[in-house]
Amino acid sequence: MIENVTGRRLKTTQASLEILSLILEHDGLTLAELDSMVDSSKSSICSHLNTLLESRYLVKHDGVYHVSFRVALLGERARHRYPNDEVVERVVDELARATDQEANFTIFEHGRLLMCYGSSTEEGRDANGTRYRSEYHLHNTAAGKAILAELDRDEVESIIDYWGLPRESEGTITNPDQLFDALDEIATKKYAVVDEEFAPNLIAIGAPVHDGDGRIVGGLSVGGPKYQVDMTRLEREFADELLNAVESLESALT
Amino acid sequence: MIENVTGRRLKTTQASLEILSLILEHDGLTLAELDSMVDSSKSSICSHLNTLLESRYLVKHDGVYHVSFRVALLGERARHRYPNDEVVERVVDELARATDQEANFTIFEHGRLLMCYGSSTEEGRDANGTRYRSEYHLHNTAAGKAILAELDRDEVESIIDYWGLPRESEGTITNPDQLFDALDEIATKKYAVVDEEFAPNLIAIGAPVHDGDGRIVGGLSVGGPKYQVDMTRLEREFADELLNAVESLESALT
DNA sequence: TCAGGTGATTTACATTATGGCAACAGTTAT
DNA sequence: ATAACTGTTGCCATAATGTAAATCACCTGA
Repeated sequence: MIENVTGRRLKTTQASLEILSLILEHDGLTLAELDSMVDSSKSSICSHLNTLLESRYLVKHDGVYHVSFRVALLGERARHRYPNDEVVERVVDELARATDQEANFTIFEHGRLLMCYGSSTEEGRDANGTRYRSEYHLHNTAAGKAILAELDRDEVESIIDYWGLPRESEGTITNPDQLFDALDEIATKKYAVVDEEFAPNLIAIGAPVHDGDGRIVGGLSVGGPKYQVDMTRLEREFADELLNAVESLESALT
Repeated sequence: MIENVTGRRLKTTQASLEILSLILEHDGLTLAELDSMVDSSKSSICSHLNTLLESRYLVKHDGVYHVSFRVALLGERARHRYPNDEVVERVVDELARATDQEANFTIFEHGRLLMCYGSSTEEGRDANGTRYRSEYHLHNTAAGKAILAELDRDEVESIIDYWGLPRESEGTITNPDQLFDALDEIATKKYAVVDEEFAPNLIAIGAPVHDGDGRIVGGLSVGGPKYQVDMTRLEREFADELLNAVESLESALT
């Protein structure tokens, strides 16, 4: 769910992290570039850069600041806490094979889904070389809707408050009441479907994945272009495969 | 080399990052645990935690703070800047195969070597399940010494000042003068060897890897236990394999 | 069910640290 | 030499930290 932070927040840390993010997103920035992107003084930016350099989160080459390789290692380490192993890959790949469509497993965090492993994900780029999205909304993805249907209404509301219901495709549900109606219907099943709500021509079916304590860890989903698989087949044939895969995954998560 | 930061450093950011690191290293911490590890007030720690939560660097479950999966994704993204791809794996695996020993490629950063890819690295653990080290000193590793030999003397000195010359095995060079003598010898060759300087019974040969601009990116090394490969064979047979591998890698780094 | 812990956050306010601004020192390209 | 850009320094207004004490959220035994 959304972490409902009520206490004090530290602007210094926020500013440092924003600078770090900008450098990461732009694959390296100079002081001048940062100065034009960040609303704070040059000297202040320098202080942040000095701090991040000294902490080895950044590296500087020829006046350009880059995120360090050490950050990559820290991230790798952070990943150890999450289901990753061969299990996830095996289950997702098997689901993709069984349905002959793309499958993926996402982690549920802060009211969004973060891509953990996709059957065709290779170096985060698809066949066209465009970068895969790594963050998804819940309201317009199959696994996301299935997760929302399991949450308490106030939790859903806080997620809507935080992330909104942005339209990303023709069929995206952008109205809270409509969403709650949809969730009520889903609640009786163990899965949810999307019909061109995420991207045009794309349909998918998804379900939540729980850990040993029953907490929602993430979501598993599978789907493809409408000319390859229609809605009937999606629910008739894919639902079982999906739920089997969920079970395999959950039993592996102790 | 070491980033020689002279300007102002921000304690707020440093404190936030220290808390983040502690949580990462301990795989989750409570406020009480952090309070006992960090020299700052509980209320202040809360402010840091609030900030890191809101920035989605942390996640909280049942009073325990964990590093978020999003951090893992950020790290993955940071890694894209570095040679990773199949090229590194191919070259390292080929070097390991040709010598029948363990090979690895490390990134040179902030005066240390960070593990990028090792031929037998699997999930960061070795056969015994113990976690692999991901950071290495330069003075007691083969690739590290080869890199030091290419640097200017003042750069080497600043690295020694920063990291020292900690003894990690019987043969570790812990005296600066001895190290400089060793580096002078290495300078005439394109590689360096370690003889039980890193770990008992372990010998290895390593060399620097440069990018298209001639900057040192990291190091490639290969070696194994002394009962499998002696020093003579290391320099006679492995040196060529190593230098070939370095060349392959460098030509792939444009 | 209720009083009494226990630990997690938040508050209030004095003490320090940081942010913005502007001047200046160093480097590099023109 | 000039211009352009990077990074540092000094000075106040603003923000963060330390301390102690007040809330809050749970849990537990009577």
